This record gives sequence, C-alpha cells and structure tokens, in this order.
Amino acid sequence: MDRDARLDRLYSLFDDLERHVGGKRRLRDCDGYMDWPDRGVYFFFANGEYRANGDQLRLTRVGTHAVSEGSGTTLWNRLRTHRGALSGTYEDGGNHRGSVFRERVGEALVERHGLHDEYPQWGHGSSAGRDLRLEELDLERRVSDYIRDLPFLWVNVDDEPSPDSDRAYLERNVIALVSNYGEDPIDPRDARWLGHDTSSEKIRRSGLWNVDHVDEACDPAVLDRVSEAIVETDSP
DNA sequence: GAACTTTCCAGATTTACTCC
DNA sequence: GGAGTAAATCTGGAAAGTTC
Repeated sequence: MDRDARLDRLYSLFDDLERHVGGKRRLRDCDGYMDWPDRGVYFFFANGEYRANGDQLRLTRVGTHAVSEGSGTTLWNRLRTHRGALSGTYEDGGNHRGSVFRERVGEALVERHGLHDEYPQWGHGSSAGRDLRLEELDLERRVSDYIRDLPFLWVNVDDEPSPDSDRAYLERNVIALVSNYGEDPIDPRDARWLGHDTSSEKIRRSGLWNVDHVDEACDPAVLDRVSEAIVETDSP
C-alpha cells in the first residue's frame, strides 16, 4: 500500500470514528464534565480546509499525553491546556508556555500581523509573571479563538503512561504518515493556512502543527491500531 | 539550553445524597 | 420538588521535570 492509499484509509477511519462518537467536537463547546476517556490521542482538523478529494477536513495536528512513566495527566487535562482559560484574570486567554500548540499558533499570528514589537517575549521561558501575561492577553485570546474553533476527534487509548505506550506509537506514526516533510505533498495546505507564517520549517513543510516525528518513517501497522482504538472509544 | 510535558495546589463548581 | 451538605471533580496558575 503506497502513502496515498494509507492516507485514504486513515481518513476513512476518521469518518468511522466521527460516526462512532457522534461527530467532531470543538473545544469551545466542551468541558471536563463530559465523559472523556482518561487517556487517548487527539486529532485536530483544519477549519473549512478540505483534502484534495474535496469532502474530508484536512488533519492539522495530532497530539497525546501521559508519555512519561507515572504520569497522571488525563486527555481532558491536555485538551483544556490547549483551550485556555474560560474565566478569571486571563479570561478567554490561556498559557502558551504550557501548550506548544498555543505557542506555535501565537507565533504564526505575530508573524502574519507583524506584532513582534507588541509581543517580544512570546514563547520565551517556561513561565511568566502577571504583568507580562497581561501584556500578552490579547494575543492569547486570538490563539484561543483559533484553537477553540478547530474541529477535533479523539480515540481512547488507555494503557499505562510510558514513552512506549500505544498513545505514543499512534501519535508518532499518524504524524509520520500525514506529514509532507521531505515527501511529495499530498493534500497540500491551503495558501491561507496560518502555519505558513510560523518560523518552524518542520511545521511549514509538514503541513501539521507538529514538530516531532514529521521527518520519521511510518509503520503501516498503525492503521490497524487506529481501527482497534476506534472500537474502544465511546461518545462523551 | 530549548522545547515540551507534568505536577501541585487552593479555590470554584458540579454532582450525589439526605432530609423535610 | 426544594434546601442543605458532603464529596468529587474541575479550574487557573505557576513552576518543576523530562527529553532531545
């Protein structure tokens, strides 16, 4: 099976998954009281951007969590980090220093709109004080707007936290399969895709908001593992 | 050292249960 | 059904830990 055919099967599996869980969700419509699996892999799709075949939304980011021994982080814990704060001091903002997805989206917004002078510290360091975070709040809100509007799916993969977990395997190999980095592009990104403005060559060339695994080879067996995971996934 | 993930904690919110 | 209470869960925020 060539890469084209594998991608067709992957997206066909996403169609199955969507039917299985009752449709894609958006983070703006989700909360932690929904019945999320404790652990899993999530797939964000581009909003309004379709594959070359014209009827399937284009995958834009793959992620997971609990890939360290002993980790207790849940799937929702990770998703809400990407979603950002709903209320409080940083209402509708978030913390891009806790979510590389947020950081990369914000960085691309800075590039696209020439905001370097306004946000010189964006992405610098692993924490920031209150004053700096308030200065960055407007951009955090724009990032939240962008991410909360992306349709996403997830699969339940609840094995023990470890770098060798099934979650890590799925994440790594789905990224490797979809990535256009070093490949003849399949489903090339729309010219308006925000990721074209990031400084990360891996994001621009892979067509994904991912940096890790975009230049790796894909194990074809991952498609069977995705199929198995769909069966184990319930609607929240 | 940079990039990214996980942990911790205090306070807020929701749910479940009991009693009237 | 409504009020009160306890338990469970979620939240934002900050910083430490892990991996490469």
